[in-house]
Amino acid sequence: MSDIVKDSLPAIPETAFGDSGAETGTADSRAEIGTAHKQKTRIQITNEAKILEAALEVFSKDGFRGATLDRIATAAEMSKPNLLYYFSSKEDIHIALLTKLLDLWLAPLRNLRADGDPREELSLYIQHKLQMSRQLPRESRLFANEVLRGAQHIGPLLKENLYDLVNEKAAIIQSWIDAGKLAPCDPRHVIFAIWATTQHYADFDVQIRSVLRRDDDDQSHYADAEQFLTTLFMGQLVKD
Amino acid sequence: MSDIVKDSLPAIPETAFGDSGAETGTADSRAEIGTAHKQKTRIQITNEAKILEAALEVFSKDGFRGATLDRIATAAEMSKPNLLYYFSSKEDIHIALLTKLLDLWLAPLRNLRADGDPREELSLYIQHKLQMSRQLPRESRLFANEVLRGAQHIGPLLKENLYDLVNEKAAIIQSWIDAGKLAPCDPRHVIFAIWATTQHYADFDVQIRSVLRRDDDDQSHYADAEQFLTTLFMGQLVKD
DNA sequence: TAACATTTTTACCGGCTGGTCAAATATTCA
DNA sequence: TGAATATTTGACCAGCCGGTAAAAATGTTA
Repeated sequence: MSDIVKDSLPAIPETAFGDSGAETGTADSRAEIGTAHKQKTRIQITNEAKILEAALEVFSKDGFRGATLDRIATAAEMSKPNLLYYFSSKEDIHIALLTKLLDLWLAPLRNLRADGDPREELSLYIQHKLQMSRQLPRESRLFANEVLRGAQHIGPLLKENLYDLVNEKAAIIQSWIDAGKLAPCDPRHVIFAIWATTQHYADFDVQIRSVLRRDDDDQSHYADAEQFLTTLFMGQLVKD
Repeated sequence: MSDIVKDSLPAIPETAFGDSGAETGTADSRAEIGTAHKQKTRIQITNEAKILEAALEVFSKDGFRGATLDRIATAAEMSKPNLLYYFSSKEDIHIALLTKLLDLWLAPLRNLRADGDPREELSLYIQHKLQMSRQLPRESRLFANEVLRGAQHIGPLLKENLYDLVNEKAAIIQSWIDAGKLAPCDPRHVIFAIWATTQHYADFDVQIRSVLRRDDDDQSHYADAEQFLTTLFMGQLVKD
């Protein structure tokens, strides 16, 4: 494993919860009702974090429809009605979770710099995304589940935030193409390909482990993946 | 679109059902009980096909847990008990469907020839896989859903059939590496990368359409995808 | 057509699901 | 402390879920 490179990447937080930030979406949690934002209680903060952590665990495993409030409540170590005291519905939890994690999920792409070297920027992006697949597989599967189902809960977010971000960064890649540093192509497909290849290692984990005969806690193939993907995207796979 | 290339690829059947072949799995359908294989009735054949087609539609949209027997029955234009006359349980339908489609799904990889030119063989594989994403997105999402959930119903198939096939084809790629035609790497990651990038266009369809602002029936981006992926895997993306 | 096998339907069931309600308990703060 | 507020709980519900049983209807074949 390339620890040197790993250290050079932005740190990925162990838990994405516990930070501030208001809920969004269709239904506000009880504490958010009213026009004025009331100060959150200590208990509120910790319990909402516990619920979102539990929801991440359950939703990422079973998908939205497969998940049950009972299981989330059990995982959060509280009763179901108590859970519904903090979030008004199952949908509400799911939307809050996705919304809160979307920024974290898109952070690597945000780091793509126009003034950097194309090779270095793309390599860093791949490494960062791969690191997230390894360290945050639940988040990856959460989004995979949601998008597979047609993005019924974050459709608007995709059409606004994601659209803007991708096209902003695609412009950077386009400038590299214009400078003759990349082959002419729709730069958005470059981004798609990096998403696909890196997230694949989290989303299709079981399949990969079946083919590679890797135990559940064995992550040694990530080093191979990083080297291979770098080679692939740097145009050094096929030789003349 | 490259119709020339498309025509050169093996035809993909409109419907994968209606062919012969016994069910496998834990629970046999009613008609399969007993040691001797009874001849299937006309009605049996058509109804089982209708059920599997309906199940593909529903399972690929909602996943296993999100799908309901009522919805499958409605889609198959029959009553729920009638449906359960042909398949003994929801699980039974799901397993029968996955088992029956697995061969179709792996066909492109089976076509990889050792005696072909690496560039040509890989290009063909990418094109064939991409064509399947475009024409059989439901099948793609069916498998994506199943693997995301930990492959609880086709775990054994992955550890046997898929393992064997991938490693057999990986040996071919390895021979190309040994011949100096490809950069040294674990050839199984080459296969993973092709799976990931091509299936991404079916599994993350909504996301892609959000970013590209494509209507539901607009598939024009597949041409771009094919050209880009070919460029990528042929090592012509990044220039010196 | 009569005897038989196959297919379909109607009625039903227990368990789980998301969610409600009111009462009980814990916490905060004047 | 005590009143006000925030939190937790247990009891409950209507609707949906996968699945069953048995009879009715349909098809097959001698």
